[in-house]
Amino acid sequence: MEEKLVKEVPKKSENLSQWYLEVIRKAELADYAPMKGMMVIRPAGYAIWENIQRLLDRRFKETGHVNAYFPLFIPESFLKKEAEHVEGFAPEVAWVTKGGSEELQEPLAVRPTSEAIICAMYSKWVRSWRDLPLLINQWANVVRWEKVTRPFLRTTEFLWQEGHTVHATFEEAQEEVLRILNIYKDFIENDLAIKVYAGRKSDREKFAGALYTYTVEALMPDGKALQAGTSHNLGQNFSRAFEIRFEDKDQQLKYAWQTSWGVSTRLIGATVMVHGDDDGLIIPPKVAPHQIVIVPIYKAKDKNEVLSKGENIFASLREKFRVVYDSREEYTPGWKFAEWELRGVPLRIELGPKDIQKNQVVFVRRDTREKIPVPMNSIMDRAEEVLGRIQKDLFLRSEAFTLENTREAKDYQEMKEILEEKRGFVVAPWCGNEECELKVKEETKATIRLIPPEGENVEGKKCVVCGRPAKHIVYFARSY
RNA sequence: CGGGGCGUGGCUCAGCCUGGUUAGAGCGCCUGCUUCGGGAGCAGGAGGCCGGUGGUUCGAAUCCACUCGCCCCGACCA
Repeated sequence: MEEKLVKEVPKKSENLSQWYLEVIRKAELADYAPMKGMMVIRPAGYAIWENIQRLLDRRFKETGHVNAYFPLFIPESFLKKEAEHVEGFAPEVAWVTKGGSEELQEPLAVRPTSEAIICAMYSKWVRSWRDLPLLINQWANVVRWEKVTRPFLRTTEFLWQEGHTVHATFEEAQEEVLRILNIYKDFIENDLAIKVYAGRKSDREKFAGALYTYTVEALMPDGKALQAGTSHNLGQNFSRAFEIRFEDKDQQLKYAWQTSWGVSTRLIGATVMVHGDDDGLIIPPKVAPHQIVIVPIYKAKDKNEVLSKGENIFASLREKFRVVYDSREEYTPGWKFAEWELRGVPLRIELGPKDIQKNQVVFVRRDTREKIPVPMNSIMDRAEEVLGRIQKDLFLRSEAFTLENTREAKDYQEMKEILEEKRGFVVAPWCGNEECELKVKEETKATIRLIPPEGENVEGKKCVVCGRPAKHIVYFARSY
């Protein structure tokens, strides 16, 4: 009989929402700040973010991007320059109207996203085709005055990266948009071990001011989709609004083509939800703050031998892994097991008198609880191997779940039933009209999450809602 | 932003309806001893402007008003 080892955490399977909030608090990823919708990212949570930053930043740099930092504030008039953009963000912008006791002449928006301020600068920096492409990313915080908030998934202030690029042609911009989309997919699947679908957003769902928005969408355990990252082809919408022009090789003055793209601390929320279990977090090895915890086990007579042996193992492991040696004497082994499981450390190494006798240690996988005896002299190799397997198995589990919950619907009735009873993604043809999209939303609460690249081939297919000829095969789902 | 629920030591909650000694419990925390292969045992101890403000009252955790925050369900969004 599987016993519940973590006290006071609701079962994930029974109440995902309560489980999520409890686990985040008990594992000390975040805590509520005293202001509505705001949270403190605590060291255990921030360490995951640092790993995300490191792994993504490397990919950005490898593809020619550089980092910079733009101001937190955006003058109201700048924000208003691109009509759709301001309309899309206006309801959730926080404003600064006073500096000290002085009323400001022009209110400053606390950036909800930085297109406006960055484009204003780009208009100064771009003159010639030789200045292009301009490939800048920034790691920053943004503020959106959300009505409903939830730690990591939607908070008033959040951390993210936003890339903003400028290109000479539509084609180059489009190439960039898809390159980034692939980086996101690669990172989320390989490092966060979360299966995602990549595709384009419908016009209704696209970014305010974009020509096209591309997205990666992940499926959460309750069958709701989560937008995990977006990459926008801004076309010339912003370059026209902000006068970003360059003189091309043909001596013509042209408006530039732009992209913007981002992922946020929301990814931490997704990682928690996708991988965790009733006993707490399971953090994929590649982003885990601690990949390995060593727990020594001893009675008084064995104490010195076990502790020094553990120290040796720790010393060699730490050269290659993020490892913690929990030699605290004031807690029992059982207590430590439960504690580190709650915190999601993917691999535990147990070392006790029995093991020393056999010249071995015992590996315990966080995800499967499998116990693996490992000879002392092969700890390093086996640790690498087992962590690799955990990383892979977590992804396979996420992938299997996502595929199991991606269903084709024969007709509208079936689609409604799936969305009501099973949730998950429903794949169906769509005529491309917003009325059908809205009807689905009203009747099922599901939206078009994405139009996959292969979804453009629709010969003979009919819209699942209205029966007219389909333009796309699309993925519907309820979402966060 | 609408509807509902909830704020009492670090955590989970009791007490509130029917106002009245020093506001309780379990867990956690501190000290000591014994323990240590799945959240150890015993003994002693510390810790609370009862979310905030104002009101009613001789007297408020308890009644009233306002306010802040959290959770759930809807409308809006990474």
